Amino acid sequence: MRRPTITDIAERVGVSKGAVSFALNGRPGVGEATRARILQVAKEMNWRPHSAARALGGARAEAVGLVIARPASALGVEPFFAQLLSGLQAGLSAQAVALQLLIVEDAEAEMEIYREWTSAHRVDGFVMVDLMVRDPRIAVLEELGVPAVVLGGPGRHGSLSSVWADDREAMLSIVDYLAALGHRRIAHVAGLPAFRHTQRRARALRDRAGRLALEEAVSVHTDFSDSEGAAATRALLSRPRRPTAIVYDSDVMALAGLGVAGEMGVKVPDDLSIVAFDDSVLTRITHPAITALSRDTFAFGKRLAEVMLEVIADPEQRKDVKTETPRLTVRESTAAPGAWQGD
Amino acid sequence: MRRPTITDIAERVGVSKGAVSFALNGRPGVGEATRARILQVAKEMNWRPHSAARALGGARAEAVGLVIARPASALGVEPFFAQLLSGLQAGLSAQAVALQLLIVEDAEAEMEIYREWTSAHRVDGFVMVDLMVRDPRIAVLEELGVPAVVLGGPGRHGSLSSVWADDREAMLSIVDYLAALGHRRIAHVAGLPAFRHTQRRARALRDRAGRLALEEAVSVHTDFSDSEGAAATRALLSRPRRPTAIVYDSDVMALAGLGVAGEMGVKVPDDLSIVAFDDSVLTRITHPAITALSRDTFAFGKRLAEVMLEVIADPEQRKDVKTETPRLTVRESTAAPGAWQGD
DNA sequence: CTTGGTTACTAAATCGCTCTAGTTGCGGGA
DNA sequence: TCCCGCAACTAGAGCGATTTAGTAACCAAG
Repeated sequence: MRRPTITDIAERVGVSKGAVSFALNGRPGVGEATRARILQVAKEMNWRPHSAARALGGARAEAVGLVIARPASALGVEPFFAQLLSGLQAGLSAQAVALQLLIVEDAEAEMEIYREWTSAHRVDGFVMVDLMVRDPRIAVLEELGVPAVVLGGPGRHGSLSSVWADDREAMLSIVDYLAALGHRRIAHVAGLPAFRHTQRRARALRDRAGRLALEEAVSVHTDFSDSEGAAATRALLSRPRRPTAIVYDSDVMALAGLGVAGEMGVKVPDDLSIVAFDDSVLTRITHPAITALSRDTFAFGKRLAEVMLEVIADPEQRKDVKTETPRLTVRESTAAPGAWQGD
Repeated sequence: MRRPTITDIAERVGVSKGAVSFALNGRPGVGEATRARILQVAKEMNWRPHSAARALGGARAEAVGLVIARPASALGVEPFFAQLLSGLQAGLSAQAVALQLLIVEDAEAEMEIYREWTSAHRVDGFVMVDLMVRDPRIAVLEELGVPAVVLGGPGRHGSLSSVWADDREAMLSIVDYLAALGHRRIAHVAGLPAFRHTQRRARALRDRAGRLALEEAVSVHTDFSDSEGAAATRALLSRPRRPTAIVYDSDVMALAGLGVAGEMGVKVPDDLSIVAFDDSVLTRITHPAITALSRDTFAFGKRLAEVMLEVIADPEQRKDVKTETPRLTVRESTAAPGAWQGD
């Protein structure tokens, strides 16, 4: 049988569909007795609203869009991403808002989706991740006038709202800590150079290294995969004067690096200190456990969702939320460099 | 300015909306010259279809739903899940179908979403995961008459299509391998007992243990988290006659178990062999690397997507796809039990 | 020159719901 | 008694697309 519509309910109760609509949406215009009868019948007939019909009338879609421009195979291995997704989802659930997720090939396709979903009222807003240097997506979202929250900052996200943690400050705290332990040659296995946060972290390292007059401070770029992380580590450890500490932009790469060190007979933390920029089960679970920046990604995602909902509720406002700066959780993978480094 | 509609295009070109609709959908009813002019103007005006309006008319939603009844915080730590999601997404992208993802509290809420999204034509079909013993969701999906694919089998998924790998066969291969190495006391750190695949694995272990006349073969249930996995391992290793091999239902738990063994001074693989039922970066990356069942979860997700699309295209058919049985990838965490076990 | 068939197009109904602009009935104040 | 105001409800337009029935123009065959 066809799914029941408000017209069916109206007929059955013997009122107009307007009355049914009022009753079902809890707004004035019907008497208490009638309202009760309508609700009763709606329940009996197993009626559910047709969101497309509502959307046509200009109502909320009760969904937010998340479009990610990465090869789909890269999504799965990132605990950070998975955690973020969970948090986001959890925050949205509070208001029964769904998450419309789509993975596309490149930024071009991503922007096309922004246009399509906006004109179709398919979502009420967008969450934008992987903020890039001179990001063209910003202008598109601004032009569409759709609520949007950017993950990343500070600044460089135009008139859009954003939620971010202080990457620079975090990197500085790592470098300071390592320098205090006595490290003078620090390497940084970074992510894609096009990403703004990658840039910011590399810059922070360089800046502080200069101030502290460190002997060496290089950033090596990778695609965030465990294999490139391993390769980069192998290259770094093969240098004649190898670094005594390596900072990894993700937990997966840190783990891969730890593996390579073991393979090459480099002892952690005696010969090499390892720090991960992301914390997750992975860093806690291994031996030696990896010193990492803890940043409660789940809570971060949740905060992102909250800001998204606020911006949807009042599109005029523009939020710029700085979340707690991640703090270093020291575990077993860091120590003062061995004596042999001295010469 | 308001987003352009086909009416705007019709006015500008000087034809009726009907003609515009025909032209934009590439169907007969307009001449070539007119069609070209309409397409040209639509492009100029930056027109995009309004999917809600189409949905009202009964068209496809170009989206499939995935509703997961787990606390959102549990989603992020499962490489299996993340990988599956990636594969699913990749498969759907082929036909530009989006994935509508929602995490809910329990199966009750999940079924309510099935009803809502179906009557709202919000999705063209559902992917159902975490098949349970006497699963009530099957009946709901059948009753709604909506295309659906169940992850899990064989059997017990009513008239719905399904995609599955042979869990039983896989577990048997693990037990056989361990028994061949000489293990006589094997433990199984399993997932939630309500899940059908957990049951099937535990049963397979018991069956084979009986056939091989093993001394011990227990299954301990957990919630899949690393902490419960660690706790279960601790308990097992504290027994007077502890198991010489432990099979974990997930890679995260295997990793946690490896950590506990280290903590307790139990050497892997000398004193204890460890096998993970899921493979991922985690098992490859650690030292010792963990012997695991490799099952290309990404490809599995992709296959799931393909079947979903086929069932949507022709709702009459019912598919029951068995994917390749996962094969054991032997790494460093398994070996013959030490001599001391003999007595 | 009519008839039949085809092509190119228009007008309007339709999908399910919301919301505005009435309409009706009733009680109370002048 | 008359009218006003209010609550309860109805009628119907509108959202953006699809789709069907209908029409006008044209050509070819009889």
